Amino acid sequence: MAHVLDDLDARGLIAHSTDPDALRSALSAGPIAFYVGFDPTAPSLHIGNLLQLLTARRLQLAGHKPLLLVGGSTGLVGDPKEAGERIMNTKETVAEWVEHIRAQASAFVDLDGPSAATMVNNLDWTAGLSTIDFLRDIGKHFPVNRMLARDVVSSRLDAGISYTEFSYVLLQSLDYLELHRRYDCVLQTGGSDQWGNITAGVELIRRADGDKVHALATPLITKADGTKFGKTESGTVWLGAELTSPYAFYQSWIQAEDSKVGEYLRQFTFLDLSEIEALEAEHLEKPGLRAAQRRLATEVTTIVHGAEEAAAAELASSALFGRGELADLPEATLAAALREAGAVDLKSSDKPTVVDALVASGLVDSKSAARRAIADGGAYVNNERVSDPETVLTGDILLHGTWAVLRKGKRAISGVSVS
RNA sequence: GGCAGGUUGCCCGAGUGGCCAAAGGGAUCUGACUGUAAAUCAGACGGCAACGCCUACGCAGGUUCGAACCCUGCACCUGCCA
Repeated sequence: MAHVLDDLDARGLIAHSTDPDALRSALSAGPIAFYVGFDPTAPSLHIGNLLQLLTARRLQLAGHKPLLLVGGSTGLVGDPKEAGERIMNTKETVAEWVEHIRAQASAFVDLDGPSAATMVNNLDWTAGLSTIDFLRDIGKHFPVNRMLARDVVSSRLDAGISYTEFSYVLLQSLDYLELHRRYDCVLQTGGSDQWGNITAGVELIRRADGDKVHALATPLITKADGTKFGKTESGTVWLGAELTSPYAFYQSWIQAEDSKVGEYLRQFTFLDLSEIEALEAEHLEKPGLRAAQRRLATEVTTIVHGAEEAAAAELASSALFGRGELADLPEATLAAALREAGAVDLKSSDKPTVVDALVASGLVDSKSAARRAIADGGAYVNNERVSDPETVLTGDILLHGTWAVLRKGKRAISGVSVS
C-alpha cells in the first residue's frame, strides 16, 4: 500500500509541511497521534472544516490516531483574521456551539478500534491556568518581534488588533504542547491559513520540551475564479442539516465548475484515484452530462448526511432538473422532490400571486426583487417563464391541483403547495 | 486627558446646502449562448399600496423653504501629544 503521504499528495491535500522526510519516517515507523482543531465560531462546521475531517480520516485509515480538538477556550478568544476584529460571542453561546461541533466532528472518525479517535477540548487545560503561569511558561517562548512579523498580524497593524486576538497564537501553540505531553501527539494538521499558528506550536514544543514535532497544511480550496470555496448564493455551505439541507448541500456540489471537479473528487471523496481519472476522462468526452459532478455530489452528500439522504437529494434533483415534463411526474414523486428541495404552503383563499410565492419561498428577498426577477425574465412556474407579476397560483397552473415548481434563474428552485 | 483626522448603500470608495436613492469599482442577481460549468456580451441591483410615497449617508438634536453635506452634543475608530 502506498504511503499515506503519497496518497495525500496525489490528492492535492498537501500545501506545506515541516521537514517532509522526517514526517514520512515518523508515519512509517508506526502509529502516531496527530491533532486538528476546530474553533466554535458558528453552531455548525462547514465545508472548509470537512476537508480537515476527511484528511484526519485518511490518516486514521492509515493507522494513526486522531485527536479532534474543539476550541472551547480558543473560541472565546478568536484568531485574528484579515477582515478585522471579531465580535466576541458569549461564553454560553460558545459552550453550546462546542457541543454541536464536537458531535458533528466525531461522526467522521472511528471512536473505537486500534486507532480510535479522541475528542479533546482545550478549555480543559486553560480554564485553570493562571495568567502568571501562562505568561511565565508560555509567553516567555514567544518573541513579539516574530509575532508582529506574521502576515495576519502585520496586515492588521494599521486597522488595529486587540491584545486578545494578538495572543491567540499562544493558546493554539499551548494546545499542541499539551497534546504532545498528554498523548504524545507529534503532528498537527490544518488549513494553510492556520500554518502560522501550527508552526508556532512546533516551535513552542521545541523550545519548551526540546522535541521535534511535525506540521502539515492542506491548501486553501478555491473556486475557479480564485475565491474561497464553500459559499453559494445563499451563504456558507454548512454540514449541519438544520442550516444547509441535504438537498442544498448536494446542489452545492453538483454546481462545481468543470475545471475544479477533478480536484474536488480527489480532496473530498474516498474514491480510488484510478476511478477519479476514469470519471475525468468521461467528463472530458461529454462534459454536458456532468457525470463527474453528479458522482461528486452523491459521494460527498453520502459521507456527510448518509446514503439515504443522499439518495433523496439525488432523486429530487433529477426530478426537478430533468428534461421530462413536470406534469408527467407522479404526484408522490413531485411532492417528495419539492419537500426535499424546500417547499412553502400557501392558502388558495389568499389568492397568492407569483410575487407572493417568490417572496414566501425565500427565492427573493422582497416583492421588489420578485417583480424585478419577473421583469428580467428570470422567474418560472413549472418551467414556464412568467411575464405577469399578478399571475395567481390557482386552478390549472397547479400540478395535481396543488403543486407549483417555482424557479428563479437557472438553478434556484422552491416548491409551493397551494391548498 | 489634549490636538488632528475619520465614520456613506453587501464591500471598497466619490460626494461638502437643492440637479442625491447618492458617481465609480467589486460582489451579487437575471438574460443571451449552454450543460444546474466556464468565458463573453447585455441589463438589474433600498423598500412599498410603485409615473408617486417612505426609509437611508455613525447616533441624537438644531439651523434652513431645503442637509449625506452647516452647527451642537454623544459614541466608536486612527494618528500625534500627555
